[in-house]
Amino acid sequence: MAAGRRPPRQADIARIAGVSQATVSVVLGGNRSVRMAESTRQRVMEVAQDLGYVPHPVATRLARSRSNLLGLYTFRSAFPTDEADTYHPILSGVEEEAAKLGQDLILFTGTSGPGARQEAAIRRTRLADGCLFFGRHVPEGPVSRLVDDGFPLVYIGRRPELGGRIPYVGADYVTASALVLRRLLDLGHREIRYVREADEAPSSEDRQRGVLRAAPRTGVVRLQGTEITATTVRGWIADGVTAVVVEGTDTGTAYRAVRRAVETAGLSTPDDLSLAVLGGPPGVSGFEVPMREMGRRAVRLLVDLVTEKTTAPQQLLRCPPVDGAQVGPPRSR
Amino acid sequence: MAAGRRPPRQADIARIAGVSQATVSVVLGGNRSVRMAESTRQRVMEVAQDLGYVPHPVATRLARSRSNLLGLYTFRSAFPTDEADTYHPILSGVEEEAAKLGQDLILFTGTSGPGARQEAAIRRTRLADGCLFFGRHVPEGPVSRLVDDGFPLVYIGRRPELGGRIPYVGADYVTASALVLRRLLDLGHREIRYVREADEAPSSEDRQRGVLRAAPRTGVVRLQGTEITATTVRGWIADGVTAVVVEGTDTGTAYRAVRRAVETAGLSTPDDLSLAVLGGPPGVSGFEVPMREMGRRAVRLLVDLVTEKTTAPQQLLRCPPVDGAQVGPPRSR
DNA sequence: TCAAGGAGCTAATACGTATTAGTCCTGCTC
DNA sequence: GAGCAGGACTAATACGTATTAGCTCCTTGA
Repeated sequence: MAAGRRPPRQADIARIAGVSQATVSVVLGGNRSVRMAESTRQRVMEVAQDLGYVPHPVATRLARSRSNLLGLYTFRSAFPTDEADTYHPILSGVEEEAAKLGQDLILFTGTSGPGARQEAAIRRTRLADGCLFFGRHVPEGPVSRLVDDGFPLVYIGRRPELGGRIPYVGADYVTASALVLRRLLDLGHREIRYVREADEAPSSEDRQRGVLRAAPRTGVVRLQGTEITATTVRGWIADGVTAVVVEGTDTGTAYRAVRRAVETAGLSTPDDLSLAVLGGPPGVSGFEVPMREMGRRAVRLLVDLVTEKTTAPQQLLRCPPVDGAQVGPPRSR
Repeated sequence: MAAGRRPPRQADIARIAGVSQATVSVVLGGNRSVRMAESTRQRVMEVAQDLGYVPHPVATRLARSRSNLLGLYTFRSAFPTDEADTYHPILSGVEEEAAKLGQDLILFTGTSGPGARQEAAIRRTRLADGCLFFGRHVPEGPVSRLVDDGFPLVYIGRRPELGGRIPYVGADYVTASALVLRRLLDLGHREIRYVREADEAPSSEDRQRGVLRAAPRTGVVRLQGTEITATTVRGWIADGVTAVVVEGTDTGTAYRAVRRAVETAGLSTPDDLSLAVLGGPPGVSGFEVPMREMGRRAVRLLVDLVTEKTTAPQQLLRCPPVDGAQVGPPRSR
C-alpha cells in the first residue's frame, strides 16, 4: 500500500518553495556561513515540514563523509545464546557511551564464521566512520590494511601486534597482578602458585609478568586440559604452598575448578589456602576488570580518532583491587 | 601515519588498467549481462587485487539503494546493564538469522531517551534497508510516516495499531492461554483466578482473551502496585479457588510474587493450589514464548519485505505448552 | 560493397546531499 | 552615473558506485 510514494527529497522541497536544491540544503543544514533571507528560510522550513522531509542518511554520509556510525566487530556473537556472558558489560559500556556521543552502532555479522566470511566482514567495516574490534584475535592482513589506510579503529584489550600500531583500550593487568601478589607477600605468604591459561594472549602474559615482577619465586602452572584436582591441591599443601593465584578467565571456569578442588580435598579458604583471582567475578579476592569503563573509553577514543582529535591511541585502565574473603594470612606453622 | 593515503576507488583501478570506471564496476560487480573480454576482466581483477580495492559501502548503497543492513530499534538498551534480560533470546535469534542471510545490523542509540531523541533515531532508521522494532511502544507519528512511505519495517510482537497496517511477528497468546485453561478445566478445576498486568498492551489483552474464551468464569485480577500477599491467597482458598494463572511478565516478577505469597501462606503447589504462568520462565507450568524463533522469523519477514517477496506481513507463532510440576488435579473436597 | 549482427567497451546519468565559487541585484557614495 | 559593497541566492561540482543506451570495430554473408 502506498508503495509508489517515495520519501520527499530536497529537490521536491526546492520545486515547491521555488528555490534551488542548494538553498534547501543550506537552510536545512543550518549552514550559517551562507546568508539567507529570513523569509526564504521560513518558507523552506515550512515546506519541509509539510512534506515530512527526512534527510537521506546515506547521501548525507557520502557527501560529507561522516555518518556518525561506529562499527562493532566482535569475532563472536554479540548476543550469545549462553546466558552468562562475561563480556556483556563491555558492550553495555559501548552502547551507553555511543548513545551519549550520538553515534549509532553497526553490528557486523559473520565475524565468528570461517576465515573468508570474517575477512569480508572486516571489509564491510568501512561502512562506518570507524570500528571497534573486540576479541583476542588479530587477522593481520585485513586489519593491517585498515590501519595503513588510516581507517580509525580501536581494539578492546591490549594489542601489541603490527609493530604496536594498533590503537587500543586495555586493562593494566601487570600492575594489578603485581599488587595482588604484593598483598599476599605482605600477609606473609612465601610459597605461592600461579595457575594460568596455556595461551599466548597479551592478557595472559601481562598477568604473568605482573605476578613474577612482584613475587619472582612464584611457581607458574599452565592449564592445558588437565584439570586442577584435589590431588593437585594436596600436593601443593604438602609443598608448603599457602596461597594460589588464578588467572581470571572469560567464564571464571578456572577459579571455580580450583575452589571445587580445594573443597574436595577437605580444605577451606583462606584458612588452609588463600585464593585470589586476577580479574575474576565481582566480590572475589584479587582485582576486577573495569569492563564497562573499557567499553566507554574505547568509544571515546574511537570518536576522537574519527574526528582527528589527538589522543593517546593506546590506553591502559587501572583495575581496582578487591579484598574478598578468600585471602588471609598464612596458617602459622 | 599514512594519514594521507586514501583507499583506492574504481577510478584508480580504471586509470591503471587503462579502462573506464564503468568497466571496473561491471567486472568487479560480477555483472554478467555486460559482455567483457576475459583478458580485460583479468587485468581489472589483478589491479584491484594489487591496490587492495574494497567497494565503498555507502556509495554502493546510494547507487543501488540496497545495503544489506537491517536496523534494530529497541526502545531500550540493547545491552542492558541488568544481567538477566528476558528479551535477550529475541536479539540472539535476530543476530543468528541476520548472519545467515548476510545482513549486518544497525543498532540505533538514544531509543530509550526523551521523545525528541527517539524520533530523531526513528528517522535515522532509513539508513538501513528496513528496520526491526522491538517493544510495546508505537510512536504513531513517525512510524506511520515510515509505513506510508513503504519503508520496510517489522515489529516484534503483535501490533494492531495504525489500522492493522504494521507488519509484525508475534506469539499466539490467545490460543496458548486457552490451552492452558482448558488443561486446568480438564483436570477438574472450576474456580480459577487470572492475575494480569494493569496494562493495555496487546500481549496482555490477548492472554486475557484466551483465558476467558476457554474458561469464561475465571476471575480476573489486575495487578497495579498492590502486591499479591499471603492474605490474598488465603482469601482465594476460602473462596474455593483451586488454580491460579499468572501473566508472564518480562521479568517473571508476578510469578515469583505469587509463589512467595503461596509459600508464606503455608500452602504448596500443586497440592493446595495449581499455578500456571502464561509465558513464563522455562520449566514452569503454562506455556513458553518462542523468543528466539520470533527473532529469527522477524528477520526473515523483514528481508522478504525488503526484497519485495510476497509474504504474510503479520505472523503469529505457536507457543509450546509446558507441563511443569506446579499444576495438578484440584484437591478433592 | 554494403548490410546485418555481435562482441567489447564507455559516455552519460542516476542516487541525494554538501559545498564553493560565483552571479545578479540593490542601494549607496562621490 | 560610475564604482563599490554587500546581500541573496544558485550553478556547478563532489562524493563513489551501478546501470543503460549506444558507440566502434570486426566478422560474416550475399
